Amino acid sequence: MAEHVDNGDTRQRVLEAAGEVFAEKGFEKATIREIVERAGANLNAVNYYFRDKKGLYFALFEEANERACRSEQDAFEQMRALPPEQRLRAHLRHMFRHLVLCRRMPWQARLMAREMIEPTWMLDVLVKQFIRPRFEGLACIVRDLMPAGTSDLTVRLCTESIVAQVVHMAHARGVINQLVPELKYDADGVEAMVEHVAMFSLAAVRNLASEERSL
Amino acid sequence: MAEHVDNGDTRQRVLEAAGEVFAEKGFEKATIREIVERAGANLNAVNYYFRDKKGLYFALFEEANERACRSEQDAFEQMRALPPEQRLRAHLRHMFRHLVLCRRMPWQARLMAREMIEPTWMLDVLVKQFIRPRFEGLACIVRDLMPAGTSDLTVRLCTESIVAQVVHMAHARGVINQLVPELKYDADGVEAMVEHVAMFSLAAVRNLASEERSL
DNA sequence: CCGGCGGTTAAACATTTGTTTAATCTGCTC
DNA sequence: GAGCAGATTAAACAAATGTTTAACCGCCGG
Repeated sequence: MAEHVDNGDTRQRVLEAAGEVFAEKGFEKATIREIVERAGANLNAVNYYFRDKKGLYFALFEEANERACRSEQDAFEQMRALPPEQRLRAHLRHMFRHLVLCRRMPWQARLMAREMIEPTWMLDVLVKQFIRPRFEGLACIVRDLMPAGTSDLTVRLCTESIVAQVVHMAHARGVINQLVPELKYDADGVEAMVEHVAMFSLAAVRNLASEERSL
Repeated sequence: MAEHVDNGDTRQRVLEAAGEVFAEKGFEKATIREIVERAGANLNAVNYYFRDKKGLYFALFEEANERACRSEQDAFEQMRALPPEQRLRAHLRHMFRHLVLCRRMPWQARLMAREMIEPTWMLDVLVKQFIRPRFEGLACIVRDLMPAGTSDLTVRLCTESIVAQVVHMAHARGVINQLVPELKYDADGVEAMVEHVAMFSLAAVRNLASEERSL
C-alpha cells in the first residue's frame, strides 16, 4: 500500500547496500534490517533472494570477485611485456589505487581487512579465489627480480613483505596520518607510496643475497 | 546456596577469563555469559565490577598496556648498547613475540586492527600512548642504519615499511598459513620471521640510496 | 545480638536480530 | 475478468545477550 517500489532491481539494490554495510560494520555487527532499509526493500528480501545472511555475504563476494577480475584482465595484459622493475611498479600502483582511491567499491578492501582480523567461514574461499592468484602473480615478478638460485620460500616471504607494506599503508590510514603526516591519501600520495614501496622492496630483494652472506 | 565461592578474587578471575575469551572470539562475539562461566563467577560480576562489557574491555586494555610497558622497560635497556643491526633484530623479536606468541594478550593486536578500520575516540589515545613511542624508538634504529644525510621523511617511511611487515605477518595469520605454509606460528616460526624481516629490511635501508641513484 | 554493607546469586527484563509464515500486491496469461 | 506465479510486505517467532533488580549470605562494628 505505502510504496511498493517494484522496480524489479530489489535484489541488486540489496546487494549494493549489503556491500556498504558489511564493509562498515563487519559480518557480525551488520544487520539485515539496516541493509534492507538502505536498499529501500523489505526485511524479508535478504532471506527471499539469498536464503539467509550468509548467502548474502557469499553472493557479495562472488560478485566483487567477478568485477575485480574483469578490471584486472587488461591491466595485467599490458604489464606482461615490461621489465620486472616496471612490472612491480605497475602492480603496486594497481594495488594502491584499488585499495586507497577507488571510489567505485570502497568496501571490497575493507571486507578483506575484516576477514583477516575476524576470519569467518569465508576466509578459505576468499584466499583460494581472490588472494592467492594475485599473490602468485606478484611472486612471479619477485622471482624475476632475485638471483637465479633463490629458494621458493624466500621468494614467497619477500612477496609477503611487499604485500604487507601495501596492505598496511592502505588500511592503517588513521595511524599513518599521525605518524607520517606528509603522506596524503590522494592521487599524489598514492604515487609517493608506490615510489617508496618500490624502492624499498627493490633494494631489499636485490641485495638480500649479499645481506645473507654478510651475516 | 550452591557454592558461593567468595575467594575475594572474583574480579581478577573475571579479568583473566575475559582476556582469554576476548582473544578467542573478539569483542562482539565474546559473551559475558561465557566469560563468567570460565571464571566461575556469576553473570552479574561483569556489570558489578566493570559497569558493562565495554568497561571490562577497556579495563583489560589498560592492565595489559601497563604490563607491556613494564616488560619493555628492561628489554629496551639491554638493547641500548648493541649495534643498530642487533638492536633491530631485538626490536623485531620483541614485537613478534608480543604479537604472535604471548598467550596473555593477543587481543591487543585485534583492538588496534579494529581501531584502524573503525576509528573511535580510542585511536588517538592509542596512537599517542602506545603506538607512537614504539614507532619513534624503531625510527631511531632505522636512522642509525641509513646514510647520514637521509631525510626524516624517508626514515619514517622505511620505519613504516618495517612495522607493516610485522603487523601484517602477525595479524594476517589465517591468510599466510595458506600462502606460506612453511611459516609456523610458534617459537621457531617467530625466529624465522625475525630473520626474514631483519634481512629484508636491512638490505632495503642499506641500499635504498643506491636504488634511488640508479633510478 | 543486630543492622548495615560489600560481595554474590538468581531471576526477570528489554532489546536486538535472524528467521519464518502468511497475507497482499503486480503483472501476465488464458 | 479470473487466476496464477512471482515479488513484496507485514507480522509473528525464537533465540541470544547485555543489563537491571531484588534477594541472599557472611562478616564486622556497635
